[in-house]
Amino acid sequence: MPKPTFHNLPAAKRQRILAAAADEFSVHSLQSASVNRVVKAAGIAKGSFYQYFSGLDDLYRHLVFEHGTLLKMEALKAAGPPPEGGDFFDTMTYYAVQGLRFGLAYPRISAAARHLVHGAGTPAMSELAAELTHRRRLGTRHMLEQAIASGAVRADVDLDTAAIFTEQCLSTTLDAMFRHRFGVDVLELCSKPELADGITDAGIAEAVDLTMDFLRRAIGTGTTEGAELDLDGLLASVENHQ
Amino acid sequence: MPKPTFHNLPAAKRQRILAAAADEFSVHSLQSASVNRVVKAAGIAKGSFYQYFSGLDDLYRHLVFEHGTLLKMEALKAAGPPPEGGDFFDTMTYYAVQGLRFGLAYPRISAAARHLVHGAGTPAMSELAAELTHRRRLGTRHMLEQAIASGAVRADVDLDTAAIFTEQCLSTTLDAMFRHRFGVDVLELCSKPELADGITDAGIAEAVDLTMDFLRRAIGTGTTEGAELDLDGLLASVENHQ
DNA sequence: AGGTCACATGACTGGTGGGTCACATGACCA
DNA sequence: TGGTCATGTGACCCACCAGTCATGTGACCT
Repeated sequence: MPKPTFHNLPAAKRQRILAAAADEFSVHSLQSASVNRVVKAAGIAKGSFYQYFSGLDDLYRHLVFEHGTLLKMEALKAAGPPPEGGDFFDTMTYYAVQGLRFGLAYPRISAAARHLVHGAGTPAMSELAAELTHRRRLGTRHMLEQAIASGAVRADVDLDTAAIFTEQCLSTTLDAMFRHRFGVDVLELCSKPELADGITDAGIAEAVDLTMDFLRRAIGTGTTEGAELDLDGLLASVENHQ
Repeated sequence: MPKPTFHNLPAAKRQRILAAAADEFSVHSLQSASVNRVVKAAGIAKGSFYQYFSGLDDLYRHLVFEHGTLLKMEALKAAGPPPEGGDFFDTMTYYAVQGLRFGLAYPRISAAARHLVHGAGTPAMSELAAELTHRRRLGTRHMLEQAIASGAVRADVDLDTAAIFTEQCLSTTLDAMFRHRFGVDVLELCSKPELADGITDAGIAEAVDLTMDFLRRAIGTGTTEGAELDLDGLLASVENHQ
């Protein structure tokens, strides 16, 4: 974690440093990032850097986990709660849209966070990433259990597989959809923000809906969509597995 | 591409260099890899390295694209053709299993190739990655079109979305399944090959089947699995969209 | 024997990296 | 005024890096 000195800094200077960090980590992984470049971009002396952070991993951790999650929580709060009365898939659709919007609003932080998903770098980072994955998995499982209880998700799914599948839909699959439909990568948005102009809310909603439709069909009971289907099959499978 | 000098080398020496490259690139991205480490591990002089390759990207390209794809094609040939008479999903299941097996057999090359999926490093590499993605997309689309014609895949899917979805199932989703079910990452297999001992063919088949079942439900017609379902719905949707 | 050619070698150059530390600055207090 | 303390600073040290090049080596041909 950053040293107290960093938190005592005037807000403008803190922001300058965070911006420089976002610039650096959106392009470079933890392994190939450079303190020299960061301090140069932030306009501070190298000695100062080490008075704020113990090293680059400290800065990365702060940027992505503390600053980044704070921003994301703010964005979620500003966007309001998930739609009332919606089922599991409506809630997931909501989070997917918010996730993409956040990526558009903060492309560099999103790009920086992406390094974690891939190769984390130091062992400490790997551990952190593993713990995050674990906690998210628990959350997804919990939502799935509720969704099964409410009849939105099939009762005979393998819970862990369904959780993994759901998470993949919300992250990498949606990323790939985004790349394909808009022809732009989050990383490119960092250097060419004008590329975001062609991306409308309607376009985002369409990409998310197409993806979520597949998720719905994969793990859903089909009671809300395609209601002409498998009520009998559903009942049978529920009885078989309980 | 490697210079002719490299191809003239005795096979043992070439293998030593490729092994060193695999070691390096399984742990480091193109940006943080080091020629010095590679030549040290390979037991050659630095000057020699530059007589074989124009630089690290040249070596990476050769390792992953030429050497790696050759190995994979050999492995596929050795495994025999996809099952006769199977539908689209059976074929995909086959390729998924072969992909996981290859990852177990050549973890370092697989780990090295993974850097491409994420951030490719140099612009030239990004371009190459984009072209590979494009070509694979075309292949997946083609298979999907055939699968739609044969009735295995719904006729009303969005073709591109279905292709993206299928590819994701075969790559990142299966990776996540693998990690979860076996508790091991491909990267860990590089340094601790004994971890692969607990991974059986049956385990792999189960992980793949669970994943492919979701894919089948997401984009399939349901004619082979769960035959009690939606024939009427299928006919209706086919008529609606053609 | 002499000559040519492909390949091998590692010292060297110019550059960048991370991290430290002796010193500077300036706010605040006694 | 003098002293203290938090913070700022960049020159400095050592390690590492990429890429080059003058020199070596040995096979093969004439």
